[in-house]
Formats: sequence, C-alpha cells, structure tokens
Amino acid sequence: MIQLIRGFKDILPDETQTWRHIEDTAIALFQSFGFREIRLPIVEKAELFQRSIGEHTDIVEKEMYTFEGSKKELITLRPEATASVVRSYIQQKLYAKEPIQKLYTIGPMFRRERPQKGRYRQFYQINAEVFGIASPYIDAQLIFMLWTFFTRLEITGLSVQLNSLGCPACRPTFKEALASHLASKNGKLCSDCVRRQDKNPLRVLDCKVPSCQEVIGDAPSMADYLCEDCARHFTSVQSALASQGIPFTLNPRLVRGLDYYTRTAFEIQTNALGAQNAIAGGGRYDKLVKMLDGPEQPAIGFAIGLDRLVALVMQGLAQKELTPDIFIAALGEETREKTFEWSCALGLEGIRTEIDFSNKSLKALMKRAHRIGAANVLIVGTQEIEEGAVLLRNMQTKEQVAIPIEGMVNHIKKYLTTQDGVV
RNA sequence: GUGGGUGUAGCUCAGUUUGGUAGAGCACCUGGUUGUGGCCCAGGACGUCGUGGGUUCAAGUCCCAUCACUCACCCCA
Repeated sequence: MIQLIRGFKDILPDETQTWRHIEDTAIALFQSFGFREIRLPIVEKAELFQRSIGEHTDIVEKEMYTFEGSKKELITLRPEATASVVRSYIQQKLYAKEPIQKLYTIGPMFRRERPQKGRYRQFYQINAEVFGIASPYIDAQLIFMLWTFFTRLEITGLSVQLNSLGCPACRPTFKEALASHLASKNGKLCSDCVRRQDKNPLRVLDCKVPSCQEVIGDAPSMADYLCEDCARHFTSVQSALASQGIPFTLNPRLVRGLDYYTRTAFEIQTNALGAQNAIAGGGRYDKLVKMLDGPEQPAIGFAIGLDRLVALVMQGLAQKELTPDIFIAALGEETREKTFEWSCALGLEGIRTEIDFSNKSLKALMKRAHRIGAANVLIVGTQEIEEGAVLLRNMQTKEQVAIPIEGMVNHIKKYLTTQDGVV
C-alpha cells in the first residue's frame, strides 16, 4: 500500500464542510473591509525567503523545502505567504495604480518540521495584507477584523497578545541593552539561547526553558526603549483597540518568527490545542517592500492557521451533514431506465438525490436509505410503473403517498416544500 | 534535530507479563418478515497482528532494524 508522505494529510469529506464554512466566513468578512483576493504560486526563488524572512531564522536555516530548478537556481516551496504577496506587489507594480492595496489569499504553506498536533508539513493559511497605510488605525482595524472573524465562528477561549518590536531607529539600542543583560547572565542560558544571543537576541525572550525564563524575568523590555514615534504609534493602536472593546494583553515577550517585522506584533492564542496555541499571528513590516527592491511603502498583515482553526471549530458544534432529500429505491432491472432518468431530472432541480443501481431487496434498499439519512424514499417497482404512479415514503412520519409519474419532478418539488414548511 | 507513547478486522480495543489453533463490541452482508428502515433473534463475510529480518519444533507475544501515527521539546500558523 502506498501511503502519504510524513507530515502531510488528507482532508476528508467529513472535514471539508468545516473548511469551506471557515473560508466563506473569512472571505465575506474580508470583502466587507475592502480586501480583494490574490492567488500566487506556491513556489518561489529561495532567495525571496532568505531575504525577507531572514537568513538566521529557523524557517530558512532548516525548515524550507528547497530544490534545484532546471537552470540550477534554487526553488522553494513557500513556507509563508507574505513574501510572495510583497514580491507580487512590487513586480506587478500594484502600487503604481494605487499604493493602498488590501489583499487576502488562501492556500498551503510548507515547512519541514517534526509533525505534531496542529502542525503539519503542508499547512493552510488565510493571509491578509495591507500596503500603503502607516496609520496605527489600520493596525487596530486589522486586529478588529481578525477578532470579529473568530467571534463569527463562535470560538471561545481566545486572547490577543500585543507587543511593539520597534523600528530600525530604536531596536538596535534595545538589542544592545538586551545583549549586555544576557552576557551578564552568562552560563545560565540554554544551548539554543547561547547561539541566539549573537545572531538574534530577541529570540531569547521567547524561550521556554525555565533557566532562561529566569534570565528573561528581569531583562530590559522593548517598551522602555521605543523611540518617540514608535511609542506614539503603539499607544494609538492600544487606544483604538480599547475603543472597539477588543480585549488584548500586552506581552513584552511576544516575538515574531520572521525578521521583517517592525512595530506592532500580535498573536491570537487559544487554550484548547495544547502546545500549538497560536492560531493567528501578524504584524507590521514597514521596511520589507523597500528591502525587496520595491518603493518605500509601509505594510501590515496577518496569517490565520487553518488546520488549527478547523480543529477548534470541530471541537465545538458538530457540522451539518448533507443528507439526501430523495433516495430512489428501484426494484429490478426493468425499472433502471426510468429511475436513472428521474434521478438526473431531480438532481437538475437541485434536489439532493441518491439512487442505488444494484439489484437489492427493498429491505436492503430501505436500510441503506435510512443509513445515509435520506428524508424520503421513492419506491419504484414494475407494478408502480404499470400503474403510472410511484410511492413516496417520508422516512420520519412513515407516511406514503402516490405520486403520478406524469409531471413527477414537479410533484416531488411541491411535496418537499410543504414538508419543509411543516417541519 | 531530541525524548516518551502507540501500531491486532472498516471503527474502538482486548490478547503481549508466562511463546502453543487470531478475539470482543460496534459497523457490514443474508435470513427470520415472498415489496418497506430503526428494535430483537439466527447465520455469514472480513486480518499478510505496521513492515523486514532474527531466535525457536512453534512468534501477535522474545530480540534487532525500519516505517507510520501520536504527545512533548524546538519552532510557528
């Protein structure tokens, strides 16, 4: 037996309803906030991610699926969407027509990590990005939209974690202060953090090793080092969020995994999925467009982890099964031609119809109809065809009525609507 | 990449300690009811015991390897 690849998964019909529901909810909401869909390739040049995400991030160092293309250039299965959106914004010169672009995209991402609950090597995200707006109000609006999204999905147990990562003007000062603090605690850091200390000291703030937690406890906080502009921006975001009643927690240790973030960073966390508690995250990346050879345009965006979200939604309400309105129980080969024709005609009318083409006893057919949850069974034997009327049985009330073959589809339509009215 | 747990029927699992004819419940099929579902009763089908090797007269059971799933570390959505 050929099995699927480690860390990948099939999404079966029992789940796809939920996926579609979530995607529909997101699309409807995002569109009301002025977002338009963009669809991008799932492969890009490796360089795009190296330059945007950062050489010294775990994603780039060890998690990307990279292979050699025909002209021996390195090609990567995208590990995230923002880089591609930015690339497209620049390459297609979307800014020329209108610098302000609000875009969303839905699709798979790939990272070679050890699979775990809520973590797959191919995982799905809904991304939303806003280009060309520097105002803190868009930060707040984006978070407001994200919060509304989860509210509409009736997800509970969520929190918004908020932080500011500063900008190139103030972050270096903070990095220095942090580095000297860490250096003073030499010997108390875990091996990973010793490595991070030089390359990316901010990451140490995120470490969960108890001994590191101690060191972090009295470490300097970014909030104390924000420059005037960043501080004002951050305050405005907070008051705008508060004015909309969005509950948020200031989390000075919230660090994004990608190097391109500046200023506002946020994450939506759940308490219901074990260790994989982040179901959405994002932030501002004001320098990235320029960094990738585009114009100087500010930007902000977020990503929602669909796999985890589906798991949450499935924990809640059971999804509605799509059950047949009509099950055609055809008795014997002599009825096949007619019942086949009717099943097509009913399907055309939007009536969910199921038919069994095998030669089974009526008992077996009734059993199957019951099993798949059919609301009604159309019983058709040679006798019915001769008499010009077939039997329609309501599986719940057990009531059976004769339906004339002449104009049958209309009769059934009428019957179903009165049925809905009664129920 | 590191550590723990688990792989036996379509599903949930027992059997592994102490090697000796592969099991239960649910689901499925047939019949009881000659053309009517759910409940009941009777019968039936379904397994290379994850895979490969080894030990043994004999392996689901012991040993080695390997794969997959799973949880945690790590990372992140």
